[in-house]
Amino acid sequence: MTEVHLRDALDTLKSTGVRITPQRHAILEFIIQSMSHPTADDIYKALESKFPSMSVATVYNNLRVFREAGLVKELTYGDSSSRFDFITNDHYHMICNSCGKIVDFHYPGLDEVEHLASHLTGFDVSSHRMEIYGTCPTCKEHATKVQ
Amino acid sequence: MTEVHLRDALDTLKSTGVRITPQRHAILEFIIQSMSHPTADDIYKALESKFPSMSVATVYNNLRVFREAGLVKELTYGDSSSRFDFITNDHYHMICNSCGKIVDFHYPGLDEVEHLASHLTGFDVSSHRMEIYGTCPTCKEHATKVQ
DNA sequence: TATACTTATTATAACAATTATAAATTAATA
DNA sequence: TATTAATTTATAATTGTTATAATAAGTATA
Repeated sequence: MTEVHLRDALDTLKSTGVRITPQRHAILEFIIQSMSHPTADDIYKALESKFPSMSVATVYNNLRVFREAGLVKELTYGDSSSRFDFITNDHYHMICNSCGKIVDFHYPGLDEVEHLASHLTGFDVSSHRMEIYGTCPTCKEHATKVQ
Repeated sequence: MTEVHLRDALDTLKSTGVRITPQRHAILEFIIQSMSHPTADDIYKALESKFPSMSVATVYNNLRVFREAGLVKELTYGDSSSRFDFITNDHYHMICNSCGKIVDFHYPGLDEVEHLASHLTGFDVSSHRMEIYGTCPTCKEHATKVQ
């Protein structure tokens, strides 16, 4: 699964004339296999041992490259730093109010909502995003135990 | 409409023991009547003439107070600074990719999606948010004219 | 292969939004 | 009025991100 995604992503990059450097390969690979919606700093720290001299700027630069190539989505929530998500198929995010964990929630896209919104506001709609907030099972259990 | 909201909001604050200072009153009033989802800086600049010595920190402090009192929602998008929205009834936001304008889109809450998400992930769901992206009528027209 | 040329990376400085701190002010209470 | 607590102000610090300039690496061409 991961390998297929990685190969596809690299193909996409190659076809748009973007050079595949070792750093880019590693960053992309990490995002795809991490499943944890990492921040730029997460990525930087994770690859520190492999690329001791890599700059934070390189991470940011390449996240932008990936975003512009349509490979990666930037998620901005209330907290300080953005998280990055490899784009596969339709899914939304569940966010735990207590520990901040982000979990994928697969659900068919809300096409009819897009249509209605377009109709009511006159926008040309291109996309939408949704986040669902709550308490994850782990935190729930913890809270019950403590009380 | 605005006056009712403001009065309700002040009541809520009073009942939670929060002092209603002139600055707080003005910030709240501005958010409610602005309809423009202002940033902290927008608010700061708008009230500059009325409170020449008010600090930016005061704006941020009170936005947090309002948020904690459940009066105001913080909206974070890709761009640099957060926008603040007075909480009334269920609505989502349409965002123009071209000019950044935010327009309300009233729609009944997606309760069934919340339920399904809860069922699939084991979360206790408390809320959700959704944004719909596209091009607003004005920018659409502009684009057609230019081309 | 040598040369120029483009692209990417690095190191570092700059920036901008937000938060923390401490002093001054205001309001509430005894 | 004196005391205490809450709020505002001014300013410094922090942090995520972007910009800049120099260096390095890769690509194409003579």
